[in-house]
Order: sequence, then structure tokens, then C-alpha cells
Amino acid sequence: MSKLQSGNALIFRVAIAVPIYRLFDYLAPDNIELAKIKPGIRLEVPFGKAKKIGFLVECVQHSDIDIGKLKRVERILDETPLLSAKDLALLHWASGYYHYPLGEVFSAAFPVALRQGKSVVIQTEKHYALTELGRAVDTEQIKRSPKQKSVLEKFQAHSNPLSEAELSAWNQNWRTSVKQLLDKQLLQLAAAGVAGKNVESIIKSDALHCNPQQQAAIDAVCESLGQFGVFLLEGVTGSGKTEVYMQIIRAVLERGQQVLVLLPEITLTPQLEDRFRQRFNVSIAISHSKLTDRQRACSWLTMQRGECSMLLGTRSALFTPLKNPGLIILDEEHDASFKQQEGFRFSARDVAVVRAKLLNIPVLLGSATPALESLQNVENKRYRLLHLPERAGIATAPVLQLLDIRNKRMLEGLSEALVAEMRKTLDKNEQVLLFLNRRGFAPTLICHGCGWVARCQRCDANLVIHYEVGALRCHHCGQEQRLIKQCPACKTGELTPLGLGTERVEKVLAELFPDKTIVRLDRDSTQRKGSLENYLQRINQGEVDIILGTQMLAKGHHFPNVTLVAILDVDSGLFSIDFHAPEKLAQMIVQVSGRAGRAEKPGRVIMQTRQPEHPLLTTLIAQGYSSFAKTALAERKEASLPPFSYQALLRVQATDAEMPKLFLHAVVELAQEHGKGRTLILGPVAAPMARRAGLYRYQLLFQSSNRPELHALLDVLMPKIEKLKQAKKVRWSLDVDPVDLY
DNA sequence: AGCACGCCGACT
DNA sequence: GTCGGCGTGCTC
Repeated sequence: MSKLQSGNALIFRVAIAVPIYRLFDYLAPDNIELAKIKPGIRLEVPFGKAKKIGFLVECVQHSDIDIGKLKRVERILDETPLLSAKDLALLHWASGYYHYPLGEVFSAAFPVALRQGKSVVIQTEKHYALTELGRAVDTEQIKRSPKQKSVLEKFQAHSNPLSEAELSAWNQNWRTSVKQLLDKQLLQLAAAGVAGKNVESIIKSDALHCNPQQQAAIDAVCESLGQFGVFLLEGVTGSGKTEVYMQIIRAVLERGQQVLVLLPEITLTPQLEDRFRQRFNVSIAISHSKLTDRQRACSWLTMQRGECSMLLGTRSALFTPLKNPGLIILDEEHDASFKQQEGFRFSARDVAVVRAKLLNIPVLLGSATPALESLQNVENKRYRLLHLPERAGIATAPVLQLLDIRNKRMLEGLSEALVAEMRKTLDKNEQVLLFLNRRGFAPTLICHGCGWVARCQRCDANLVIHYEVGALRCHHCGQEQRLIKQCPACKTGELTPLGLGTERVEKVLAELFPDKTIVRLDRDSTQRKGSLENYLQRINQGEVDIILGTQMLAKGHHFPNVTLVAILDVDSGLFSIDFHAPEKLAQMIVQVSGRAGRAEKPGRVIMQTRQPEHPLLTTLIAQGYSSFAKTALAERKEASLPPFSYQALLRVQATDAEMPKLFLHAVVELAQEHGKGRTLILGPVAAPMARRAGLYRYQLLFQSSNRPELHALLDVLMPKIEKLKQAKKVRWSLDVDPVDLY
């Protein structure tokens, strides 16, 4: 009976956001207009006991499941798909490449509200504009309400409407004032600014003059508008990358097309946003994790509808649909935060390239320190290199030098030579920036009497001393306990802090330079909202003499008054088991050195090292990043490491100490049954930190010189891994093209 | 992932 | 005698 019916039944194949490597078949709803049913539309379907939102993948005539057992689609949520056929193809590709369930990939592409099935007519963001009255009124007339006055001045300073997001970015408490100004008819609701074709309406302020290399880069990308091409824009800090971006963006906007700009971190969005807003007269949508779901949904929808021509966002904004795509820019393309580190572990850089290919548009990758993969792609002629070799204007590049600290007396991580250099700089009323990538006071608390060390209960790691809050903290699981005074093992020995953290350096700096203002910038000192901005402002106003900080200093912020940068402990990056470490270290050194100096006051970078002959350091200093990259790539090739081979890392963790290993042994067995071809299977081995947050961790590395072969093996393996009985007792995930191996 | 079903310890 | 622990299995 069911077989007879199956001949003409209409079946929907649906992707649902569950961690299952399979689609689900449903009976089509009754009375549907088949012409309107397109892949990508959202559906509400019964799933187990609950209802879920699914995405239509295809309509078919036949199901492998007995037709009598199929449930019926409850509701069709979209008239038309929210994603284009090309973007749907992108999601299919990503699901296949990252071996991640299609439903989850779809889910990641949609904003929260839409993946929960909300209607697309949801509140789009309101925009406000001055009325005629508001334009004409003198703000002095309302000086008795200073908040309203400042809001009105904000509007008068901008010629175009302001969105809720822009107002929130400017001042958190704008709503009351705006409401009062609306009541006074000084403000009105406005339509969002749409990209015009007319030049006057796009450009607000003039372009800067470009040097020939900048112009060549602009021309190269502009000639490629309307077709696929990958451009790697390599230029040091101050070489004028942003100006190149803006002039290309202008050309795209003039074609009436949209631009997607991706940045690695939220802290960098306001800076670029400001520069874009000063230049362009179009509305700019923003999308990053610090915005509310509603704000993100709004950005997504306005781009999808073509109501906005520019989107500035982080990794997760990559999948935002574009009604009229023209260009993708990915700034700081080497940055590891473009790789999602849990769940759907995609690389925004690599997916952006595939997306540009599908959309037939150019993609522009920018960096002062390109990823080795990207440089190899230049070598392969897959990417085209656009080089900006000098600092724009008259700025000169900082000088890098090694400071040999072997057998030198050290004062809490500072050599006498460095302190002397700091004094010289400070005496000239210039600022000093010290870089140490370890927060807290000291990374180890050891007993001088018996050798006991404060260890984390839940991780294979030492607890870090945080004197300021009187605590011992684990930087891996967040566990915290009171700082103890007496050794719990021998009860007699003296507890001594071992090693160096920013708190400790701050303390010694205060002793060495009692009359100088010191600011420490790390995760602990900038936790309060707005405090980083506050410090940065004080630094650039010259109220600060010495800046001390971690990784967070390496990105984006520029300190023109800093003329001396010191990297206190460059050696800790030289000896890592991860083959990516030298690349990361070189990038960090170049990025940090880019923070300093300006035209008339060039910066100097001192690196304290006990490895002054280390080839990484000497090559980087004597010949620059490009030469370092060549050497590093040659080493990778010699060792058959990426990008000369392809990797996927299977990670496992469990509360049970033995299960992860047993699970991976079962996986190896599966792979052997299937014939692994030329793919190497390395492991199982314990993860470099074998226990973390109470979980035991193991991993298995797949590596092949042939990418299709590797993926063919994973294609067969994944559904089988999912069905392994051991799989239910562990948490496992596959990381394709891993960027850190632990 | 959720959410049920299903067999073994401390409670009104 | 039940409430509920989380082991195991399933979702079209």
C-alpha cells in the first residue's frame, strides 16, 4: 500500500540543526503551490517530541524511509528563500568540507531570531533624521537639557539619518533624548540610507592622495570588479591599506553593489567604522557578537534586502546574504580568530574565498603579515599579491633589534640595558610600550622548602598567582581559589612566585620609575566596559609614560608617541610543539612593532632573548617578514606540513580517562578497514594538555598530501564514527585545517 | 542536541 | 512503597 503511494508522494528533504550527519524526510504539506517551494525556505517540522525549524534542501519523489512513518511538514515559514542559490551552494560546500551537519551549518548562517522561526517582518532597525526645524534650530536653545543638546548636535554633525546601532555605538543612553526630540518635532523617523549610484551621494569626504603602489593595488582590484579573483594586499602598518580599501569600496558602491568587510575582533570595528562613516555617505551595517540578537538580525536582513550597502562584521557575518554582492574584504587575514574554534569550525578566510568564487566577485585579503598558506597561494598563482612596500607619507619603519640577555642581571624580567633605554626614551618625553604575553603576577607558585607547586585540580596546569585579587587562578578552566600563604604539603617552606606576569612587571616598573605614569593593559585590567577605550584615550593624550600589556596590545591600536617597544620574553614563542608557532611569533613581533612611532619619531623595537642566534629571529630582523616566510615555508615543505599537506584533527574529551583513547582506537580501526590510502593517521595521542576542566583529552591527526583523498576518507568515516558505541560516551569533534594542534 | 525510556538508591 | 539518578537510544 505504502509502496503504491510512494510513487506520487511529494517528499521534502530537510536539514535540521541537530548533530546528526543526515537529512530528514517529511511529507509535503497539503495544498501547496509547488512553484513556490524552493530550496532554502524555512519549515516548521515535528521532530521527536518537539517542533523544530528546518531548512528545505530538496523536493523528491522517493524516500528510503517507509512512507507511512514520515511525518508531515507543519508549516512553511518563508514565501521565498532568504538565501540565494549560490549561498545555498556555499553552505552545502562548507558542510561537506568541514564535515559538519548541514542543518547546523544552515543554522550558523542565520541570525538567532530567524533560526528560531521568527518572521522576517521583525522589527528592522529604526533610523532617525533631523526635521527641517531640527536642522535649523540652534542647539543653544535647548542647553538646559544637555543630553538632548548633545544628541541634536550629533545629528547636526551628520548629514544623513542615524540608525539605532550607530546611536548605541555613540552613547548607550540615547533613547530618552531621542524620544523627547521626536516629541519636539526636531527629529523624525527616516528610511534607511540606500546606496545611490550617484557619486556625490556616496562620498562624504575626499580620498587621500595615493602613492603608486596603493594606486596599482586599487586599479588591480577595480579592474576585476564583476569577476572572481583573490587579492592579497600585503602592507605594513601605516602603508595605507585602509585608504586602498576605501577607494575600492567607493568603486563598488558606484556600481550599486554591496561590500562585506570582515575583521578579526570586535575591538577593531569602531575604528574602521569611524573611518568609513567619515568617508562614505551610505549606511553601514555592523555585525559582531557584542551586539544584541536583534541588532544582528537587523543587519542581516537589511543586507539581504539590499537596503544597506556595506556590512562590517566579524567571522560570523561571513554568511550574511547580499542582494547585490560586489566585494568581500577580509582584513588581518592571518589572524587566528578567523578560524572558529568550536562547533562549526570553519575558516572565515577560506570560506570567503569560496563564496567570492561562487558569487563571481573579487575578494581582498589584507595583512602586514600574511598567513604562510596565503603566501603559498600567491606562489601557486591562486592569489594575486598586491604589495605596499613602504609606509605611506613620510613615516619610516621601526628598527628591530635583539638584546642578548644571557648571563645578564635581570630585575623581574627587565635587563639593565633595557631599563637604561627606557630611561633615555622617557627623558625625551616619549612613551615606552612593554609587551609580555602573560597576565597575572607569576605563572607558578612553588614551595621553596619541598618543591610543591600550586596545580589546578581540574587541568594539567599550574595555577597563576593574581596578587591584586589575592587569588590563584587557572587560565584554562577559570577555577579560582584564595591565595595561600603556607605550603599545604610541608607546612613550613616559604612559597615563592616563579616566573613573570604583567602584574609583577607593573610592580617593578612602579619602583624603578616612581615619577612616571604606568598603565597595564590586559584582560584583568580592562574587564570593566569602556576601560580599554579610557586607557587608550589617556595614552594618546600623553598622560601615560609606560604602557605594559599582553596580546591585546598587538592589534589595531596605534600609539604615535611610543618610540620604544620592548618584547620582554620573545623566547617563550620559540619552542613550541605546534608547527604554527614560529609563524605566529613572527606575526606577533611585526604586529607589535607596528604599534609604535610616526614620521618624525621613528619607533625602535627591542626583543630580550637568550637565543640571539636563533634563525627565526635573525632572518626576521635582517630580512623582514617576507624572507622569514620563505624560510618557514621551505621548512614546512621539507617536513610535508601544511600548506604542503592537508590535515584534519579529531579531538575527543570525556570525564572518563580511558574512553577517549578507546574511542580513537575504534576510529583507527574503522579507517584501516576502509583503506586509508596515502592518508597518514597519527595517534591516538594525549592532547598537549591531557586534562582540562576535568576532562581527559586525546586526539588523532589525519594528514595527507592529497586533499581529495583525505576528504574522501573523512566522508566515509564520519557517519561511521557517529554510530560507534564509544562515540556516545565521549565528546568528539573534527577540526579541518586546524590552526592550533591542542 | 533534546528528550524519552529504563533500571537502582534515599525519601514523604 | 515512590521520586529521580543519568546510561542508552532515537529523532524522518
